[in-house]
Amino acid sequence: MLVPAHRMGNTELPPDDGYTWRKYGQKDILGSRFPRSYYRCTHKNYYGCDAKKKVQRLDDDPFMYEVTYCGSHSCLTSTTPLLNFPTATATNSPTAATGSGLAPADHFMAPTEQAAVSTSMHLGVGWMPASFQGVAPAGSCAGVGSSAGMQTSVSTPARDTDYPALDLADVMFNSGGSAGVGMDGIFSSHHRSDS
DNA sequence: CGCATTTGACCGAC
DNA sequence: GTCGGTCAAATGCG
Repeated sequence: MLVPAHRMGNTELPPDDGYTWRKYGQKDILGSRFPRSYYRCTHKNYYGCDAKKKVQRLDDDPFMYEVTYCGSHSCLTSTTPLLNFPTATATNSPTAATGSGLAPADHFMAPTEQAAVSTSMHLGVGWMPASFQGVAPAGSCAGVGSSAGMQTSVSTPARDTDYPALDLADVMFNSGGSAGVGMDGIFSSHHRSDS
């Protein structure tokens, strides 16, 4: 999935998804001008949490980060509400990340997340991962697909200010004005599956 | 003092 | 042989 960077202050930092990630590696990727960062759950619940994520800044849009989530999570820092849209697993490219035919981890972590979703919506936030689904590279997880497939977890950076989905549009403007291209293909179908 | 981040090296897969 | 991914040790910061 793709996530816009904060255009305010630090566009260098990838947004927080409500979890704490510990960077365990960084690599320069062929085809990208920016290095890719590998994060893993900070608490990892005694190695129980296989949640991992790769953050790669798009060479086309330095204001956009490509975040690939892998595995499940068990460590919610509860700093920021969580938005889970398992639809990605069964909506767009189910075979891409899952490949073998893993069960879509939808009810896998329902209760806690649902509450979080309510909170997120209550806060008036929430991005539409549906727009990002199409751009998720998938098939990048090493050997994690055994417990959980790929999940597109979207959180809201509702911490600095109160910019909901508007932030996205705002970033679009920024990126569009700066780069002028890149998200073109990303947001080719820039229509909220909700509205 | 503890934890997180950083950088390099190592390993595996293609 | 190359690329991607992960681990491990060291350093810096909190």
